Amino acid sequence: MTEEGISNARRQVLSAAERLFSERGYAAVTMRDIAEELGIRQASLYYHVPQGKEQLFVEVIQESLQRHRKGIEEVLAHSEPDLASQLRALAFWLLSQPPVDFTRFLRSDLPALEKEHADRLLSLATKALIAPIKEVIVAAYRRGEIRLVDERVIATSFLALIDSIHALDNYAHAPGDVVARDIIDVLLDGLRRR
Amino acid sequence: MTEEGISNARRQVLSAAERLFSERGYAAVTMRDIAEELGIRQASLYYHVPQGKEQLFVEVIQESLQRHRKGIEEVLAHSEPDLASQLRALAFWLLSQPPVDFTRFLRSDLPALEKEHADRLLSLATKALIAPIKEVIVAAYRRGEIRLVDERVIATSFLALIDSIHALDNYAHAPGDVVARDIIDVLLDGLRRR
DNA sequence: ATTATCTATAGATCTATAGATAATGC
DNA sequence: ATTATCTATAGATCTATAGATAATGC
Repeated sequence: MTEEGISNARRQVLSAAERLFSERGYAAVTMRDIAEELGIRQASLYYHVPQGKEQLFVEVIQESLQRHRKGIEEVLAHSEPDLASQLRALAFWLLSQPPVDFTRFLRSDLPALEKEHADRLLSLATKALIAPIKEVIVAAYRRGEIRLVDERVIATSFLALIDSIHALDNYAHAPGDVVARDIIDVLLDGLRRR
Repeated sequence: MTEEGISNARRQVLSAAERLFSERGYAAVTMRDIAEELGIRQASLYYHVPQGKEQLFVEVIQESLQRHRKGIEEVLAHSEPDLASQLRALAFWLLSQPPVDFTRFLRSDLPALEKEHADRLLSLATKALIAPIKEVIVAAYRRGEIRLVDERVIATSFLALIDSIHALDNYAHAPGDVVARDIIDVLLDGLRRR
């Protein structure tokens, strides 16, 4: 064994926590909610997560961001080297995961944490999510595919758009990947008729 | 007097509540936070808002949505009748107001409320925010300005983009309206070079 | 008299800890 | 012996109510 006691039960705690945190955000989820999701008592959670709620959140987000970093690397490595394909690959990946809700993460979740935790998660989120999207944008510009834009703005916008698809999906008719394709088309060629 | 006892102090309670709710969302704001913002004791709030926290939130959001409905109507009435001008007018208005954070609103705030409240607010938000943006899109399509798109998707996307600008603004260099203009340009003409 | 605050506190909920108990794996 | 739960509960925090008190406006 290499990974030191990451028991199955602990995995399930992290997984349930991630589902709930992703859905409602840090403040709106109680330890009791997570326990109920697993069919155990609230106090029993502390066997698996002795460090408590904030640390649980930090751990869940860290894992999630690691997964995103790898997943994004992966799908980009297998996609065609043009912006349209790469954005579609990014959207495909992001839609396969629990919503990030980056705006809420920045504005609601992070401010509720201890500063060091907030700083570390923000930095990780930037590395795992914003940076790779930026790179895709910058590379496309260097290839002459697109005009000059602020890559940070576009990267953040792209994330926000995917999150809105996630939110839409609960109410919408069309499946997420179809909507994503349409939005990427708009992003690339614009709404204007020509 | 017509409006029946909407005292100045009560106004300030609603205003402080709106600031905080807009910033952190329903669950992350306590009555104590709101009171502290006003320099009074938590219990004193209940003189102005005897119906409690949920009702306060509902009232704040209702007022905010009313204001949006009127404000949007206003700015659209004074803008040129082309999509670019109208989207810029919408962005200008939305950036002048506290962030809506529509995704968080749908996914975190509404589920915490009693069903009737959630239903009413969702319906109001649709009327006040989504519907007018949809109309602008549909009108532009009818004028032949843009190609055929799902107006609901575009409307929700546009809101998400503005919210991301709001979130960006805390970290960014460029002021919101400049970013908005750039994003609208992308929305209209796309990233692609041509 | 009305308006706007205050203190004190009940009651609910939430995080977290302590210690008991059952099940599992040698 | 270790692992994973449980009950019970302390202590903090939160919403909300009751009743006292001060300031303001007739």
